[in-house]
Amino acid sequence: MAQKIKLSTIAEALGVSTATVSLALRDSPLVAETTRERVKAYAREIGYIYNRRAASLRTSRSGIVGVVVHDIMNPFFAEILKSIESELDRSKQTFILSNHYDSVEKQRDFIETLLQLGADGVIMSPAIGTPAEDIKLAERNAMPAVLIARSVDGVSTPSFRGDDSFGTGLATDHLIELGHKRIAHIGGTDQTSTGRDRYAGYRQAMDRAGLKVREDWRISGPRTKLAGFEAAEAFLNLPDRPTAAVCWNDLVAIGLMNGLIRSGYSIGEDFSVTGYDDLQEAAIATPALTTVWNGQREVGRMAAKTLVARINEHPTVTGLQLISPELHVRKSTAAPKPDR
Amino acid sequence: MAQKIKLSTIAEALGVSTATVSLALRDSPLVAETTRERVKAYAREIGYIYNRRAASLRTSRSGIVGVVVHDIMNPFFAEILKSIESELDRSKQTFILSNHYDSVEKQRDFIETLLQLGADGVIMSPAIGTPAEDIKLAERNAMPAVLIARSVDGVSTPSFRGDDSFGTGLATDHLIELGHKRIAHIGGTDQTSTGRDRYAGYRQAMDRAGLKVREDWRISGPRTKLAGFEAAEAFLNLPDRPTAAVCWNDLVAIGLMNGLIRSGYSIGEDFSVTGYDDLQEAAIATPALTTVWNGQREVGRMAAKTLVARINEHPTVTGLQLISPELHVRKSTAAPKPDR
DNA sequence: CTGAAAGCGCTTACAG
DNA sequence: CTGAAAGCGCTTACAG
Repeated sequence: MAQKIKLSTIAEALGVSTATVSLALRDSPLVAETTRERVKAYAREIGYIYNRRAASLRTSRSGIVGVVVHDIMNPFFAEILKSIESELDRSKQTFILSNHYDSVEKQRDFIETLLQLGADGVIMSPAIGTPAEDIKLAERNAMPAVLIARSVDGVSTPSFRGDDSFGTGLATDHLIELGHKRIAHIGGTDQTSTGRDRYAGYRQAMDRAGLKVREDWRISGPRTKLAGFEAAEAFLNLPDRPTAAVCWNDLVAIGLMNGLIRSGYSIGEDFSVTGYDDLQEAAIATPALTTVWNGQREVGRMAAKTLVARINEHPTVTGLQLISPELHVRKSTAAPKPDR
Repeated sequence: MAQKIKLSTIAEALGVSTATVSLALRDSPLVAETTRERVKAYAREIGYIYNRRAASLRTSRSGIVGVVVHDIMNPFFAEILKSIESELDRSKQTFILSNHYDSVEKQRDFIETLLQLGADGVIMSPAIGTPAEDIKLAERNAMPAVLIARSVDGVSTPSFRGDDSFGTGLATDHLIELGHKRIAHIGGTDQTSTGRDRYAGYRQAMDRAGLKVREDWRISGPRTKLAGFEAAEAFLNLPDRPTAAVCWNDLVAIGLMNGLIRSGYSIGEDFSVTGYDDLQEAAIATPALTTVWNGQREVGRMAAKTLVARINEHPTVTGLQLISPELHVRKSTAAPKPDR
């Protein structure tokens, strides 16, 4: 490696000051156009690389935004990330991604790392059990936060997510209208706000229709395709076997459908299944999945926009912002068999 | 926000020098244990945050590693990333992720960003058409690189991937042994080394068995579930309709199976389908997918280990390192119908 | 075992 | 329109 090239290398070669070089490279109108072009051309020629650490030490702006989610392998988050990415690209922010796998510990480490790197802000889907204090830690150190998909009690941080209880109600109502009376609820737990909201939406819809909500028709836990697949057996062994299942998300629904098909059942005919999120995959599953669109695109876009606004100290909304979900009816739901 | 807390804040409060504080915080044995403890306790108490930008400016080590892949939403990369993540965690490196979506331009921007941030190294699955020069740019600026999944001609950078032509041969041989004679090849292009290798493995296996390789039995392109789903129609319209399909990867295979099932066919019975990668999903697909294990875990682990070694200037392997794939037979393949 | 001082590579008032 | 100088917050020889 040759000698390190820095601002002063250019300054000396061109017989100007580093201040001029610095301004020229950033297209400052304070520098004469000819000088500016000369500097930029020479910088390009010798392969100058801007040292952001040095600049950021000086300006205390890093151009880095952190994003923490449960698991980027989850297509639900992946779809949100994509829209965050395209929004942040626009404002030239680099983003650092991390999974917390629902470990508050791991999440705190990441926040600490972002603080050390001088990140300008953070978008997070908080881990189960995140204390308000952890969010405040970021904000207190001049790193504004925005929450997605889940909320945290005790903070007024802007927070974007779908209206889960309403959405699950939509799916449940749909099954009830088709004539189902015994409807199970599969996946999720009471440990997250989302889990509580979705189950509440299901309960309320059942109540409204005067149908019995049975605790033993709830199979808690599954949130992945594999877990949904494995839940098929438990579902088939449920007392007074239900004719339909409201699933926590599309992954669980697709896994469950695969498991039921393996056991020789036909979805739509023998059982009806609904998902949640409307992932790209829902439409091409076999059978095509009836599900609730959860506005991933919107959530990502609005979260990123809001964070950028907060970073630039523009006023923004605060607190919970609900996106209204929509039911997308496909082939995985139908009227129950008449003989039951 | 209160006054910014820095090393000197602690030094003044405790009546020691910043040098001592700096050493104490990093557990240097040069500092007396009592002093060390006193410093650390006080730093914790007042909520001191280590400024990595300042440290890194001084030491020219950032603790950042970049990872660029085509698309993290692709479960194949997601599985590799997971193993990179757990390996990097061990050496306390923060990693920054970026998708290049096969844009050489976007990839170059990211390398430039990493250079500006003073990243210690980069792991990349190079975009289609990546010139050797782009890899050299990183290395010339003291940022060692390691390649995964794809290679780039003209560089000796360590490069980890599965033996694609051998693996595709395995899948093709399996179909031939089952008695298939008309076998299509679906997905991928000649623009990547992987694409060329996989198609070559298929060709060679067909040749060895004395079977005809027909260009019109190759459906190029699809690499996603959706594309595989859409390719079902093209497959069904192939001249002298094949009885089996060797697919580019599991996503294409699963999509294709869904498409064929939608058209009323039964996989295993009417057509045999093989995948590639052995994603977690392959085992729970319906029917369970016969596929080729591609060692994602291994690739990620070895790539990360090698990069860390290079960063620490330890000697490492160079050039292409092939991981040997294995055939996993499941339910999506069977003997062709006797009447054909 | 501890301290004083220089320097990493930028940007930002300030002066001219 | 341009330059000289200070300073962002660390770490690292060097001296004691």
